Amino acid sequence: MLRLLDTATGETRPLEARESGEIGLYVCGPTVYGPPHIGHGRATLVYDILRRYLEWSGQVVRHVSNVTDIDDKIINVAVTEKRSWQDVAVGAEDTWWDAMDRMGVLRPHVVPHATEYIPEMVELVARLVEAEVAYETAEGVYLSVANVPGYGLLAHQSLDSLRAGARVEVNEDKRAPVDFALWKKAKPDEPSWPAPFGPGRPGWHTECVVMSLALLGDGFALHGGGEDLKFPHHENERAQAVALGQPFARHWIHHGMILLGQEKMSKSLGNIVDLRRMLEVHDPRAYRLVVLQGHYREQMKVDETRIADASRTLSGLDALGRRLEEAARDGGSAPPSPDVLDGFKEQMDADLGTPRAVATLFDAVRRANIALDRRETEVGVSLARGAMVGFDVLGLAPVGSAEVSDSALELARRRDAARASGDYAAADGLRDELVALGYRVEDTPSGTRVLR
RNA sequence: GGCGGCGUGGCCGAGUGGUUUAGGCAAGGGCCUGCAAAGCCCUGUACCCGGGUUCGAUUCCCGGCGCCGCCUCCA
Repeated sequence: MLRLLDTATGETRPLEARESGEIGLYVCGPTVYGPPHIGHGRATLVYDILRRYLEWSGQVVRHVSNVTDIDDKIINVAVTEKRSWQDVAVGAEDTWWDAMDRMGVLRPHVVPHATEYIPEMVELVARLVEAEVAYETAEGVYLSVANVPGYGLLAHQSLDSLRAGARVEVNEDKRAPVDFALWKKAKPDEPSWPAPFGPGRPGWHTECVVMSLALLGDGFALHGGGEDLKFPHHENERAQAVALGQPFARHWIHHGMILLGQEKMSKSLGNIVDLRRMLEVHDPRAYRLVVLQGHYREQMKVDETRIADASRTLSGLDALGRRLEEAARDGGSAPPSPDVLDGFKEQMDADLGTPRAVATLFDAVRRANIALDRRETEVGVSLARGAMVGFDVLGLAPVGSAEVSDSALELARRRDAARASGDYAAADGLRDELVALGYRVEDTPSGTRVLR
């Protein structure tokens, strides 16, 4: 049973399915106005890993992750680039899924778009106004945070200390600086939807509360997102549900930010590493491994070296994959080692302890290689299979080598013949030719192995 | 100012009151190999500083120093 640290209470406790047996997981998705960066990559990988593990553990997961397709930032890009806001959103979303596919991230079961839920959002805002926790002004509708019991739960701060630290621009329109917009009335030429309080668009915090409750129902299991969304975004989502008396997420998790050098990577600092570029340069699994090697709640330093190191690690894993195939061909039939799987589960269940889980798996890799070196085939196969099951759950299944051309296979055959006849000069020449063609050459009991 | 986190061996990064004590990468030495590759083995006296608690602290407490994040859009 997976136990997770709940950032609302600070307790580590089991993630519980509801009566239906289903675990509702809501993760804040992208605002589609530009290409994704490696921080988005980490975020989606963390929840992808969580979901894969839950499903492998036999849980039924309903993974919902939204796309914010109407927002000030989208409008700004549209204006600057003289495109329609729809065009900006659709284009950026395509780019997003393309990158996610390349990372092997499973699509969420449901991907709601903000623009598909405007009537529901209008209704929620209207209910908040009716309940007198929200008020209308010339510019929009705001939630009066002071009227929400327990505001500050996620921030772990009292309302007073939040007030003291507020650095939001002074807005004469609002009653209090901490109040936030539920509905933004449209200015001329801005996209808008009709509402009783005047045409406009929803505030960001309203989107997520409406869509999560609409798709997962009151009291859904888990809400996740980046550390930077804890406050105010998640706090404000929660505030709306609380103000309406609706049970919201029962468990919250937040993942740590990416550090480049010594500081957080963020758009406002301009130190962005484009995810697509990174995926072009490295094995897409390498970044997933980097993410797994750090704990999800910790900040994580990322640089080229780390990703390249991870690529090397993976080539060792792939090598074991090849040995396993061969051993299986030679009759190795042992099932995955239960010890390895138990160790893996134990680590994963402890607040998604992927660094230790991965360590357990690599230890099994080493032991599998030892056993195979010693020709203890069944032991080796069992350990190797155990490791592979774990890596597969984490989305790191070994990849087969790329196509090897017929001419390369011919060179390999000639090399084997040369070696058999003791003509090592010829054999080494043939190996050099293969290397020059971009292949790697390994000797195995069954002859030359050629791979890309 | 408020809140939270971090400081571990060449690098990254887990973890723990003591004993065998991650894991990955890199380096040096070795085994294997016709030579390589792949694989395996060994090596490097790791826990920011100062106090305290303790039979014993890297791990707990207190105080420093340094760094990061949130309190504004942000994964």
